[in-house]
Amino acid sequence: MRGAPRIGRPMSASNQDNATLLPARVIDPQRALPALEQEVLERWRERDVFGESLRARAGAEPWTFYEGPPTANGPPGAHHVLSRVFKDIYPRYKTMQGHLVERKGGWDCHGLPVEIAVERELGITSKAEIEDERHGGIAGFNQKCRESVFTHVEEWNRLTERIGFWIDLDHAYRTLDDSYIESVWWALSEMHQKDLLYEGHKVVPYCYRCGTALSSHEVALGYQDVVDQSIYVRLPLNLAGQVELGGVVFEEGDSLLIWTTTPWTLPGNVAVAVGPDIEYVRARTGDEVVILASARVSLVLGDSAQILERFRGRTLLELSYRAPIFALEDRVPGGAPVIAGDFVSTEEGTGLVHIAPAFGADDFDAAAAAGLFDPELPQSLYHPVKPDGTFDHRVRSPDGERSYEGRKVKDADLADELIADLRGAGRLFGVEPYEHSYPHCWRCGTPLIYYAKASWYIRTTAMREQLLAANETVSWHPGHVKHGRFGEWLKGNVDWALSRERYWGTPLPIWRCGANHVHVIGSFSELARLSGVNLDDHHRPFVDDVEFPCLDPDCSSVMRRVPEVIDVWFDSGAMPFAQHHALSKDDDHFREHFPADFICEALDQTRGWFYSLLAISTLLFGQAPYRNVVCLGLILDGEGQKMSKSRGNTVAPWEVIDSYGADAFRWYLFTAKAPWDGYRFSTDAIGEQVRLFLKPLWSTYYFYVLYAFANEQGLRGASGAFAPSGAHAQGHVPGSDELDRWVLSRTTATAQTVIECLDAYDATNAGRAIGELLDDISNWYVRRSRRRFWDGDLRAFETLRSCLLTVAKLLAPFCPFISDEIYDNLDGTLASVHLCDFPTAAELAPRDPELERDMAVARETVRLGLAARAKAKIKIRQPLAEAVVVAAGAERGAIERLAEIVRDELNVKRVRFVGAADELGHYEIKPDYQRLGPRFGKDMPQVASAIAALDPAHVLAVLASESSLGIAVAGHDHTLSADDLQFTMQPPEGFSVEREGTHAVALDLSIDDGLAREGRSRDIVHAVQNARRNAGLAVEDRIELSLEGSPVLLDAARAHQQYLCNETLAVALHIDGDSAAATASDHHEQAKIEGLDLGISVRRAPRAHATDA
RNA sequence: GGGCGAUUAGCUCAGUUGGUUAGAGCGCUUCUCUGAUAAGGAAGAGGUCCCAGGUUCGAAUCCUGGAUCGCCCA
Repeated sequence: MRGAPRIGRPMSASNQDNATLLPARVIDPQRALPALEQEVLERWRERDVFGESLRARAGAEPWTFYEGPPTANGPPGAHHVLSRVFKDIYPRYKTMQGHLVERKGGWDCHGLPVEIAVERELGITSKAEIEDERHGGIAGFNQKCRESVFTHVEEWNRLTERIGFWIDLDHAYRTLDDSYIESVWWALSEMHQKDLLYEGHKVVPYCYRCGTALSSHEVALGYQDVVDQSIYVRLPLNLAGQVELGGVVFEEGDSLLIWTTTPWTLPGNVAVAVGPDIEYVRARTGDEVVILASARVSLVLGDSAQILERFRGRTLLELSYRAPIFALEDRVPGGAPVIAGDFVSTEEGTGLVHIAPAFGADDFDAAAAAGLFDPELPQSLYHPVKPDGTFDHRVRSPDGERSYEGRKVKDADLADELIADLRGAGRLFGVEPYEHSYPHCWRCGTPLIYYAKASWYIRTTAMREQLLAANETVSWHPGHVKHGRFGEWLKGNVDWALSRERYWGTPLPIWRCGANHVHVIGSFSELARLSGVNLDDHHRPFVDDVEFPCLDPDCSSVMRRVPEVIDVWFDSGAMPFAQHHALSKDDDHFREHFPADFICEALDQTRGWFYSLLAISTLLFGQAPYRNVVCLGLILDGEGQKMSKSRGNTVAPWEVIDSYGADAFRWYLFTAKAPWDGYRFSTDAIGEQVRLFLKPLWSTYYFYVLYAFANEQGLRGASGAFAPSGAHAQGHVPGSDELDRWVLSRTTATAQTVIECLDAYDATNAGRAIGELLDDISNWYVRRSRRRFWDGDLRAFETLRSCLLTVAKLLAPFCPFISDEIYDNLDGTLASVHLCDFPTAAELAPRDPELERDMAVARETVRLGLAARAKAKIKIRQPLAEAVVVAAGAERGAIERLAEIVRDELNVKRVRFVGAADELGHYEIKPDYQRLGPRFGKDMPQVASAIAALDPAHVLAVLASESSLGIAVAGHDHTLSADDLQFTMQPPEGFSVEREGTHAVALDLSIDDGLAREGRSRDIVHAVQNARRNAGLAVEDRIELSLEGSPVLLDAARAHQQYLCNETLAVALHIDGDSAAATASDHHEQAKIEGLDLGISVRRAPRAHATDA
């Protein structure tokens, strides 16, 4: 592993000076974050921060990211923001950790969605119209596609920049570029050389009017309820006399009974399928014998049928029936077989399924499995329907007299005619209407047919084991994808149907001659050499015209390109090498960036990009193309509904960004939940993140900046230090040393957690850890330390600045804008936080786990104390004499160590400890199930009751002296230690006590005159502070203060005059009577304290007073 | 029809190798604190941990079946 170089200028000596404690600029506490982000963006552009972040890591160990290319023919939505911010966070993190993370953008340009958009734009709906030269033909159409595919690229680029997704869009790969196409051709020729390409058939949903196959998604768009005629057809057994099979006698004249809703498929019939384990019967009905599943007898034949024999379906597998059903010019009458089909059910029909492999996927697979044709030999499949949906010349009526050539298979008339023919031939057993949901073309409404089409395949099944092995090397997030969805998919792998009979795509580089010799072109130069033609654009239609003589020396035919283009998934799956225009696996660029360390897409890509990448790389290079994959879930609306335009529940990303900003959007996506289970998303949810995280972060940062400038001279280290409340109290605030070490330790701990989580691709918990740290800094460290900032305690400034800067760096990959603002203002040594090294635990302040634990206990104690106050309804401003804390062992040590913090936070004069329970309540003892459960197992209930029977006081006494305790359970003696038991405080009646777990806090509620006066003085300070704020004074302004009103309050003010002046920055205090100043005041207001009146007048004092206050 | 995932407070989500009192935030009510914070703190209310079986001394957690939702495939 090569070492990561440090970036940019080394830290200057002055950086360690107090001078740099001063931020570069004052900030607005109410700053609008979206506007701030615009400024940061401007700064990134000016300083070329993204470019700099790459240059600074030149020569460092690369960490490779692959961009799964989106299509820019539609506007970006919220789900694109999701994937783009997750694509951003890990590269940023790895860059800061010292890696070179080049991020090449990409655009997926080809495909049917683009064609459909253009068709819509042109107002056309069929292939004939696309090819019509009067409209510009394929060349014109593809030109339109080329333009359409970048319709929204401007908005994509704008959004990409605005959300802080750092990716190189200037050098993005585009799947439509000739260089890209050439690499794809290379890949296909490599596969051909490995004998992994072949032409076969695939049964697809097909619209013969449009001449196109439909994807499953398109099929789902067009279901309609229709009534078709379903028919029962008898197929006489092909035998003379009788035959006995497995003890069952079949006789000449017996018929298999089949059922179908698509009479037009009968000319394609080649077999009948049965379920081998399903029970069938020979049954007499009327004067004939038919064979069908026993479960269907009463429904199909009625109750009068007489069952002659029962047997399993496998018995039938040795029979054949008379075929073909319709006369077929190229077929001589004979027998067709009964075969096995695991899809056969007895839910409907007869339990015997007519098999037409050209017209059904199940039929196709079952017939191929039975060896009735060779799926790799197209001509072996019996397929009497032409691409325009008409029968070919072979199909005739059963008597052979009339031809059905040219008849559309889904015409209603045709069905009637076919049925009439079957009746005439004595084969029709019955007809009944059948209502069902049937797919129609979503574009033109024509009923779809399932139709075998010739298609080129990649023989991925030949590499199944390698694919599975490659998957083993991948780390999936979430982990269940690996052996779940993706692993299952790989196990059930079928050959990849590669070709599409479309226009806007990478042309299939397969040339074939009339004698069926095949050549796959691997480069443009090869094509030029063979054909003498140099193309500028290798798309259709130009490439379609390129011909060359067959390469087979014994063949004199001309080779022409097969007409298809390739599946766009192959395009994107080829990106590891095609993005670099690699034409060899030795290409340097490719080798340096293969495999990817990280890719990230939505979960629906398991069958899409995740698969196409893996398949292509495994077939070509024998290894997985990625090491870590993050799968993202879907974005749902607030009601849990999928977002879609038709529902009208989409949230436009700009709406969110304009009102809350990109950092807020990002933070929400990173921390709201594990990203792979989907989001219930609303703009309100993002606003909440601003209030809960970004706003407090900004406030904490503002606090620092505010006080830094309020102590400007002190922080500059200049003489004549500004000391508002008297002497510098630096380091004199009790407990401050521990508080500093605590917050630094927490910061280091958080850095460790963040690193651990990000290394595991768990941004969620990494982000949440930062959120908790911020809460600790803001609501404990700063709250406890306000006085020190006011006093200009440099160590407090150093501590807080250090924490904020570490937070900024930890946060940089998450919220790149606000983190850069904080860094730039508080440090700014480098041009951006994104050029910094990511914090490491080693370079941060050392952890003090014991202190972290102790502080947690102290805070818990404070929480209990505050609850006790609340219960007694005594406000915090009222000092109390004593807090009595019950705690033992480590907890007591913790609270004693931090007693000053506890005392101050609870506003009591003393903290007293008691170890025994008798003063505050009593203990209950319970077993520690987690420890004792495994030890005692079945006896656990007896142990529990034995422990419950013990006297807690006695147990405590014994444990205090002997450290272990004996009990008898089921006649055996056992020894328990203190750790095996849990002691729970039970509070007594009549005390103001709060308890939790093993400790409790009680407050002495008696308030004497002194405490009461002190409480009032704090109320007065509070009232004066409000007056200051109402008067619009700055925090550091000195005032002249006049008080008048209730003697009780004025008495308290006199008693705590110095305190009052210090707290309110009063350089002069006038109490009642001598209030000449009141008339000259800037501001006057009336306050009420304990129901008593207090008049407050404040006046800004001349600055000169400040220094000699 | 198959595969995978989800289901915990009104809402959004945590919940470690099973451990007996299932948590947080938001929202609501009441109180409180505040020389940064539209912030913070405390209390109250709010739960058949989707349902039913099973394993276990003990199940939100493990197993089986089912329901609902979602994705992928057929």
